Amino acid sequence: MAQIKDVAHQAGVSVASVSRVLAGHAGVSESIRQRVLAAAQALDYRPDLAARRLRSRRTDTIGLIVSDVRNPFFTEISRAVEDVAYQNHFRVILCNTDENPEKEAFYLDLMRDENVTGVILSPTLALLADFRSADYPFPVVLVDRCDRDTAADAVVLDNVDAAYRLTTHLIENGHPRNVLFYGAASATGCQRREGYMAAMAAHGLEPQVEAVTATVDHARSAAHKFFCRPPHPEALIASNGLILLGLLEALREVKIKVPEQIALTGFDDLPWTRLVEPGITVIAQPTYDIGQAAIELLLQRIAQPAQAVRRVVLRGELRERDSSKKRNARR
Amino acid sequence: MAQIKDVAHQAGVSVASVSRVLAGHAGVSESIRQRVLAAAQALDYRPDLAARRLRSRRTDTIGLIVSDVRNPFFTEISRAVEDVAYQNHFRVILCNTDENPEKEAFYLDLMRDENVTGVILSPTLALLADFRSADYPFPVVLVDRCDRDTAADAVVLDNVDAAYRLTTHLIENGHPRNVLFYGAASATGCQRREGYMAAMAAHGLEPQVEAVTATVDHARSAAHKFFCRPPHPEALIASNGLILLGLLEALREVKIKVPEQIALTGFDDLPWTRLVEPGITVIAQPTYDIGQAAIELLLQRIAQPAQAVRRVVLRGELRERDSSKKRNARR
DNA sequence: CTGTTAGCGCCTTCAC
DNA sequence: GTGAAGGCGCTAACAG
Repeated sequence: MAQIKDVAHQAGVSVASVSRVLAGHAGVSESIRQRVLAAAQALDYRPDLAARRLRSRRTDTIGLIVSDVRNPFFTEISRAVEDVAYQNHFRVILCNTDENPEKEAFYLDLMRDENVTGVILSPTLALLADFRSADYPFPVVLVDRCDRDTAADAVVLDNVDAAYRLTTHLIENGHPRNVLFYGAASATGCQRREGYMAAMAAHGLEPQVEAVTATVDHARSAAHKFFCRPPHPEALIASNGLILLGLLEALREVKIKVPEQIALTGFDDLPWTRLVEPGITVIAQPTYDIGQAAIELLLQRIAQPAQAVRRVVLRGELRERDSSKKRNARR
Repeated sequence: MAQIKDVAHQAGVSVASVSRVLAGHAGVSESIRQRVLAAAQALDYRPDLAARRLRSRRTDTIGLIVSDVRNPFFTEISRAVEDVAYQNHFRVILCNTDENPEKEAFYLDLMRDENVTGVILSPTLALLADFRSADYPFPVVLVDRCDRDTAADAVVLDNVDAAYRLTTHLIENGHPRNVLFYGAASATGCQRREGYMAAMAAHGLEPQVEAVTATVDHARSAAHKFFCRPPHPEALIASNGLILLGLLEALREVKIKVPEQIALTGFDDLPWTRLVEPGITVIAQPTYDIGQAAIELLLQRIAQPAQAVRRVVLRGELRERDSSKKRNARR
């Protein structure tokens, strides 16, 4: 493995000049520049990143901490972050917390040990409660989850509003007695609950919510139990794609028909939501955009550490399908 | 940020002793060990990984190179690899090639620059053609894709056999005129094609295959075109989950009914395959297991660089559902 | 504009 | 059993 002094020797210059040329610093004569480039190429020189990182005190590494990449929402975020990061010569370290604050703390410690340049984080509810970027030795951009008053860069959906619109859509389509199944362990779930409550209140309706763990299995079994004690509501809302899937599976198990007996709606426009019969009405999140916005925000913050805290709010889009078809009031 | 000399000073010992204690080396007096541990704790000392990596020449980092994490198959692999890697104090760098040999080469170069401890790779067809682990400065474990004669550790499904079983299932259920849509850009797709051909030949039937790019969009439009020129076959097989989804979307577009007019089957037991009506018959891959086996194989190889090349073959499981329901010969 | 040199923080011989 | 000292390969002052 050739190293910098070999290149210097081959080009007949000092290591400093090699370093300068390779770092793209201005103020090097064209003649030296050419000789260094030629020598580096001839020797197939690759700078030792460990040495560079030790000396320069920068790692060009970004941490991405989410609950679970297997959640399609985070899968897409992850892909977007990686695309943009690599384009900018950064590496990405991906970590899954499973909504477990201990794992989260472990990975945040790891980020410190790695001396990462920045972190994109989807925090647990516990961590978000009194989260401040300033508590960390690296810039942090929150993604998907953020409170109104959180002092940190963030990229989120307009959760309250989107849930309000989705709930209103149900009400206007003749489903006033509806129930929200929401992921109580995340800020996002809570905000969607808020939007739901507001929409119900605006129409003078009685809200009903079921807090669940945001996994397919838990949502399914919670819904299964729920349907064992009638009366059944006229419509369901799921606060994310995993819960939505769990609800649908439960409805199939107990043989309640959508949309004849119950309407079904939720968040996340996953492929299957338009393949099942009937298609499911959802709020589509611009997931790739969210991830892209997050990494871009982080790169800006890295370049300008002192810039004002920013929040990017993206709008969810209501996609009406047959699972919430209009209906006259029953009973 | 406290460093090793601070700990040494605080403990009243030399940096060498601190290093020894923290590395868990034997032959340090209990008294020093205690003082060092106390000092490290008191100062919240974290070893600088960049310095350690430069000095030790090991990065404890693993590269994971796949075509696209958004393919649920690779999402799950990724999660498995990360779980096991972190448990063993390794980091993971994830890269997406999009089946593009140039990106693949770029990321493999990056792995070299990063001086990774090992790589888990799902190679493009082009790279696999004459792939040899020995050509790389780090151990490589192939995942999902591998030829019969490839000289490299690998973890794969029993592709030929699984396709054979799936095809036979169709034939025995009264669907002799079936067509395979396969991802021609991957070894996996080609091997599943092989199993398909073998099963058709064994029954004296005429095979028919359509090579597609393994994305939902391309599979959909290819299938759409396909259905514009009758006669239609009695059954379809998709060589992976993305293609399967594309086929189903196309069938919906042209209003061909499953299973009445055509049977539909494929690989990958994704959540939606049992939610659509009818449920889709598939070969389920033990995806998490595949990822887990790959990282474990890599860790073994790292520990024992000279051990014999290993191949782990996992069995796909046929899950029969209504999309391939038994039928009497038509016409 | 170019070269010399002093570390970045740690591990690991080597003496004691 | 313990400490002193020399690098790992590179970058960034500082001279010239």
